[in-house]
Amino acid sequence: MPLPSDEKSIVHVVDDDPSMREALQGLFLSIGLETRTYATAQDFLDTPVPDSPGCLIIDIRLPDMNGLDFQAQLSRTGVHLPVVMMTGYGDIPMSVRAMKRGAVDFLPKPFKDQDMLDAVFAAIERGRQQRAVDGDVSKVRERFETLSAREKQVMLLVTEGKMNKQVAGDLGISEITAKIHRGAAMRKMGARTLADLVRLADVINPRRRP
Amino acid sequence: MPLPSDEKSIVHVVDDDPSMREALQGLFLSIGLETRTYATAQDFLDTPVPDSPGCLIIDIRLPDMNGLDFQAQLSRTGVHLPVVMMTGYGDIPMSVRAMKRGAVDFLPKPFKDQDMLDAVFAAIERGRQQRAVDGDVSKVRERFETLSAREKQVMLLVTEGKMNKQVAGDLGISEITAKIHRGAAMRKMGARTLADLVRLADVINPRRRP
DNA sequence: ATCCAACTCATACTTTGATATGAGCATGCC
DNA sequence: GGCATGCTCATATCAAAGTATGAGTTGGAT
Repeated sequence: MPLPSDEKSIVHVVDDDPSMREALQGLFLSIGLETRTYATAQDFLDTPVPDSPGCLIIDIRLPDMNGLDFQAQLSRTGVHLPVVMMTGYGDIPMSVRAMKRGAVDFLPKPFKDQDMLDAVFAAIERGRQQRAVDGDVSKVRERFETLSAREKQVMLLVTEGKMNKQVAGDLGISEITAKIHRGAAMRKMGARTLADLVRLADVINPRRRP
Repeated sequence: MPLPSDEKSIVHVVDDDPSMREALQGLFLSIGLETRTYATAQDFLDTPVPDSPGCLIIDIRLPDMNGLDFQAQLSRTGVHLPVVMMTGYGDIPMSVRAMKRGAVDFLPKPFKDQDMLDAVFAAIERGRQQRAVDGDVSKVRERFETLSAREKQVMLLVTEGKMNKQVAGDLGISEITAKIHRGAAMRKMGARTLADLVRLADVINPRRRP
């Protein structure tokens, strides 16, 4: 497992205009941000994206695909990079649609370098936080997967607030066995106390409303 | 305490153009939505807003205040109605700024009636859900406030995962006393089990990260 | 002065939790 | 066959939780 901490952020630029690609690449490189450019949406989708932090700069108008559709497709494809949209001919409804779909920013061309940099910084920061959360959730899930089927059942019932006796009754096993599974679940989940286990369970099984 | 369930939603329209106010009022009334209109931001701020669900339609350009500043001021004033922005002369950066600040939608004038209705429905729905969450949180907080100072301390320590013995040590009291406060906290919070209490505590004291 | 709520503690008892030790049985893998 | 894993259960022990009863102190409000 690679160290996720001090990874370099990568800025991905998707624009069919070569001069814009070069300009942005120069801008980002000037502040030490690794940059990769793509001429089309398909170009980006065909290129394996390393699982590293960063963001995605998309021109709304692409040769092969609408920028908004592209944005929508990314989530489905499993790419969760924060998106900064830019366009030379967009209108307000288009920008609103992009923002509704979660874009970090929407810049009309031409834009000031500083505006783009601000947008990229905001995007990278948003991604960084999202990655931190996702990472925590993943770790908990991984641990949960190391539990046996019974241990999972017992853990979920216990964190519902049921006593060992009730858990045993629900599962049709003896209280002693339930205790053993409970102990194993605590150990495997790294939960020192029941309160910890409850919070871990809520990461896996989020409660809708209190 | 009033019943919060089936309250009527109220649409608040802030626009200095009388014909627009009338048109929108007519549109909303035609589908049975109670509507109130205001000519200026100050007019709205001076009028007591009942704590009922609904939304706020704001023209960006108001005589006394910029719509964006108005939007920003609302949160500070304690008004948390979802906002739909509209404008006759806005540009993309303005719409993006509004969306970043949490606007539900941003409609350029002229707009189709149906677009406005869609926006209002979305806004009301968002507000409804937010109100539900806020209501739940408030209820928990209210209950928590019925606890005595000691009971609060004990509850927080217990939900950190500490045993009664540790709680007693931390607070410099006997374990028996800690148990009494613990029991009182459980009863007053309506927590049947420790798992319940942990989740209630997390509503009051949200954990940053697992 | 009186009253009340909060806080404190003790004793006693019951229930539950946590853990260790030992063991039987089924499944699947090498 | 041998072996590991998971699931099951019993007995036993100790720690902790939960509850009930009774009682003393303090500080603030009436």
